[in-house]
Amino acid sequence: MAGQTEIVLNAILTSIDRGELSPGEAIDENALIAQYEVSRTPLREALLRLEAMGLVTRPPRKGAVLFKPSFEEFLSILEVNAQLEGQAAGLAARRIGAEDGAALMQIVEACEVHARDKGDGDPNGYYALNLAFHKQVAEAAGNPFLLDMIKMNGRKLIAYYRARYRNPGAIAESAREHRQIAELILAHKVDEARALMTEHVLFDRVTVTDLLAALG
Amino acid sequence: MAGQTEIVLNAILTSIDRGELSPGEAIDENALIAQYEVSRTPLREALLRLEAMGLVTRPPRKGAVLFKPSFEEFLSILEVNAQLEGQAAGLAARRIGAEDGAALMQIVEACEVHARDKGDGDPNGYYALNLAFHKQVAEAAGNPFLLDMIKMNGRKLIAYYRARYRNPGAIAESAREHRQIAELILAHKVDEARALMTEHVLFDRVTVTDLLAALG
DNA sequence: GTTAAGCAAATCCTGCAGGGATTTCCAGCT
DNA sequence: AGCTGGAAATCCCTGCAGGATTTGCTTAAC
Repeated sequence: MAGQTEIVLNAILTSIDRGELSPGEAIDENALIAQYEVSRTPLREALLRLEAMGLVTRPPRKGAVLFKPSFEEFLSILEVNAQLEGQAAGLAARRIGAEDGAALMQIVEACEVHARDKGDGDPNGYYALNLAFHKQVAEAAGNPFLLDMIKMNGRKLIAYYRARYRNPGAIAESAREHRQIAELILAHKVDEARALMTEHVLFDRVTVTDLLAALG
Repeated sequence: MAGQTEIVLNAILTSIDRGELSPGEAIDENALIAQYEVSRTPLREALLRLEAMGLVTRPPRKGAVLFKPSFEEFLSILEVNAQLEGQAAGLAARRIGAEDGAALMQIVEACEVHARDKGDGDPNGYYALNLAFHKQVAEAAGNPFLLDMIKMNGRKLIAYYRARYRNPGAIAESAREHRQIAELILAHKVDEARALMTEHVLFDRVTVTDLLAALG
């Protein structure tokens, strides 16, 4: 289990999740080799796996860079991701039980507290709560495969989702929508939960353009 | 482009697509090494990529075997896949143009001809048409990312979808539904196209049990 | 005498390292 | 502007080491 490949792989994945790597950023192979004291082979394998996941692109003779979507790619991924998140919310509305429901409401309240106490400050802190909310919904859907897909696709856009919360008012609106979605789920309103979640995750084209420009 | 890794990778992928490999079947590494005259590294990399795609599992010290879903995994993947196919049909109903529409109807008619002329015979021949139908719908959706996901997920269940057409009457019913879906798409009836496609792809639990048992 | 169990040894699998070769890109020169 | 030479990156190969599984032999018990 302590394979060299997985050490590097997990290191890169958590770097992505923490926002320490930005789209288009080059991955310094030699630095990673030195840092984790691994050879080129496991590093190469880790990068190949990341490429297979679509998180890394490897332009010929240019080294590995973090996946950075074009405008069309962004819209394509977003369209699918919104659908999957919506499906998760719909399934959660069918299947959620008492424990998952309680956990979900707890996260919703934490979101609200954060929005009330800190306003637009600490967007990264709020983003962690946001991730927890979506993860909890996906888990309540009771479909581990769906959970994986959402996690993988989410990683491709994570930097942009994160950047979104730097917009004034975005945190408060997100927290409001989280509560609405959670209440629909707990009320077992399948279609409404799905629709609202889809809308919640979707950006309009203008916002996409803004985000792409911001992370230039 | 003529990388050794990709040669092996594509060979395995087309073997899967052609139904020459069945779920749970072991992949003989040495045979592939001998067959394609490659070394262990490119083969290993090809298998790692297949594993990252979820098409291959590699139990410790057991070699590589083709992914074989448990009952729950099957249902999970199917649930997501049906959703994605439905989304593709819905998007196609929004976006389809003249050429894609003509191509789609041509495939639909080919399906009907096959069903009329050969009945329940030549299920593999019909399955190729079925693949073409779904591919055409996914392309008409105008979302290349969605197309990729459908293709990838479809591969995980391809052996089971293929086996389904060995049931008497399945081909005729499939051809009928293809026409209905195509007509809804051409009529731009988004929600109905999506709903019917989702239903078309879904199996009920009994069928799933049958298929899993059939492919032992 | 036969069978089963336990231990030891060997073989096979797998992951890692580092080197060699080929291809590509860039720069300098004609 | 085109060509040639060099440098660098990537891809592939093969050797090695660690570990697990299997096999075979021995011994003991029934």
